[in-house]
Amino acid sequence: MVQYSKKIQAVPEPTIRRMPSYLAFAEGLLRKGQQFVSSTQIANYMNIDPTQVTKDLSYTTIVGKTRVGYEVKAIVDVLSEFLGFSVMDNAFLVGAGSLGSALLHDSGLNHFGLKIEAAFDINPSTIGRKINDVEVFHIDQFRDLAQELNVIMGIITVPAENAQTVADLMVAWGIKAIWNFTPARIKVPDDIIVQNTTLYSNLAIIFNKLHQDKREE
Amino acid sequence: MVQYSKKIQAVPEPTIRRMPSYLAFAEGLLRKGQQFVSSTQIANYMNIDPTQVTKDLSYTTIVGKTRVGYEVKAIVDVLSEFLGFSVMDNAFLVGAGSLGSALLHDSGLNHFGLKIEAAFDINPSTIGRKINDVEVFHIDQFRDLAQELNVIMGIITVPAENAQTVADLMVAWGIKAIWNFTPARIKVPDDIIVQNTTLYSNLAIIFNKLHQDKREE
DNA sequence: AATCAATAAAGAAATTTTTCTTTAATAAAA
DNA sequence: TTTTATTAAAGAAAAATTTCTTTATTGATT
Ligand SMILES: NC(=O)c1ccc[n+]([C@@H]2O[C@H](COP(=O)([O-])OP(=O)(O)OC[C@H]3O[C@@H](n4cnc5c(N)ncnc54)[C@H](O)[C@@H]3O)[C@@H](O)[C@H]2O)c1
Ligand SMILES: NC(=O)c1ccc[n+]([C@@H]2O[C@H](COP(=O)([O-])OP(=O)(O)OC[C@H]3O[C@@H](n4cnc5c(N)ncnc54)[C@H](O)[C@@H]3O)[C@@H](O)[C@H]2O)c1
Repeated sequence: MVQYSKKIQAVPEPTIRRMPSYLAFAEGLLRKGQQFVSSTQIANYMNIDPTQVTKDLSYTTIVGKTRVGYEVKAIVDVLSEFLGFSVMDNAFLVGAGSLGSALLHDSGLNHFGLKIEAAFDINPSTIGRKINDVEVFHIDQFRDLAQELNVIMGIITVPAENAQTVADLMVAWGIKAIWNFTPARIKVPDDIIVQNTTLYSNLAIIFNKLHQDKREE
Repeated sequence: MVQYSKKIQAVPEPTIRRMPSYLAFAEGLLRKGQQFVSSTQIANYMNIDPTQVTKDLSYTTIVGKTRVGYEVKAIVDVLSEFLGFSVMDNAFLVGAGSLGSALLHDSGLNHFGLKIEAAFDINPSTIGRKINDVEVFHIDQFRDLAQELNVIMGIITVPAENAQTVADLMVAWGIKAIWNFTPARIKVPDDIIVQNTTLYSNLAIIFNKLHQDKREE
């Protein structure tokens, strides 16, 4: 099959997954006043191979100094830029329940470039409330607001059975990416980016390792 | 290097990550009364290749019927057993803040075999409260309770800077696995299982795809 | 009854990701 | 000043994972 779309310097997904941790580690070192950090140190913190760190960083413009390591400040600056954390993107959150509220409270999202502009729900008792300064609107107001604000991402934290309905709404209102926290898989047009974040995968991995250990005894 | 520890029929981690979604899908079909499901259907739902589904399921005892597919009931039964979701494991949660409370409210954990027996905090205003029927104790009471109840997993949802302290406690009290929701990486003995669940990795992936799209235009 | 089409299963091939190896640089120690 | 040890970087090799190919089965269609 002929591939027409030029794949521009694709960075491996595992690499991108690790990068936010490198960044967080470097930010900590910066606060402590450390000027340089070696791949060995980072690898030790992450519990991975040092060459993995070097490879990962080689996808960016960061260059290290032999026998010294990488400049901490450079890692922080380049990585936040590289990961898109240094420009603020706007999002809407639909489903201001337990998980939705937790996300609204999480300052980490703000720190890493995501601003939740507004939340939506259908439950009259939540509508009108403010959660960590973010107002909760009725879902029907979604459209009007999306036009005013430059919102590119929709966060879904409704019960799984309503995920598709909400996704359809989001697509209709012109959102470019959807962050789906429900275990349900949603169907959207090809040009919409979907990121599923399912806790239960992690649970499965823990159980698997636990039981494997048991079997080895 | 000589490898002494026998690796028994290691199931690929990506496979285990996908399995909870297969299970959830099958559970939905079961509720709707559907008796058989093909790899094509599952793959379509998951947005992956059908042979991937077949491969994944081949790690279990499930066998499909040509031209028919897999028995939905069998997928549900075998997969929940295989993933360790059908026996209840006990956990403690430390840090009953925004995220901690959300997890305490999440019935999905219960459904997939994890029972949070108790929560711990240091904030006097949360201690003594009950969140979704789970009592919040002072962290100092951790030890006494761990002995009484058969708790194998510790869930960390405190601020990142306190993650290591909490992890050390958990190890001291004999916990076997730690589910770490903070961005900090913790250091524990080799025989302790650690699962890091960091939201910001997912955020990085979304941003990367968004910006890649922008560059391709 | 014969043909067709959809599917599971197994293995091969391709791709992706990680780990290993080599080289060169350079700070620290002798 | 010379040696040693540590490190980044680049490329090769290995390992893991996904996708492709082939085969056999069997329900549905003709
Ligand atoms: N709570 C957790 O820690 C947790 C963890 C992992 C995954 N999840 C998943 O996140 C999702 C939400 O979980 P939760 O615990 O926050 O549930 P929840 O019931 O606390 O919150 C869901 C919210 O969505 C609102 N809602 C329902 N339908 C809606 C619609 N059509 N439009 C707008 N709002 C709507 C409800 O009014 C409610 O406020 C679930 O799919 C769950 O599996 C939750
Ligand atoms: N809120 C979210 O949606 C979210 C999302 C992703 C990751 N996280 C991470 O989860 C962690 C917790 O976030 P949060 O938003 O729930 O914070 P939070 O401040 O709401 O809750 C933290 C809780 O931990 C308690 N605590 C602090 N030190 C403690 C200690 N030593 N022992 C016991 N309890 C202690 C606090 O009293 C508080 O109740 C953070 O690392 C955060 O980055 C949160």
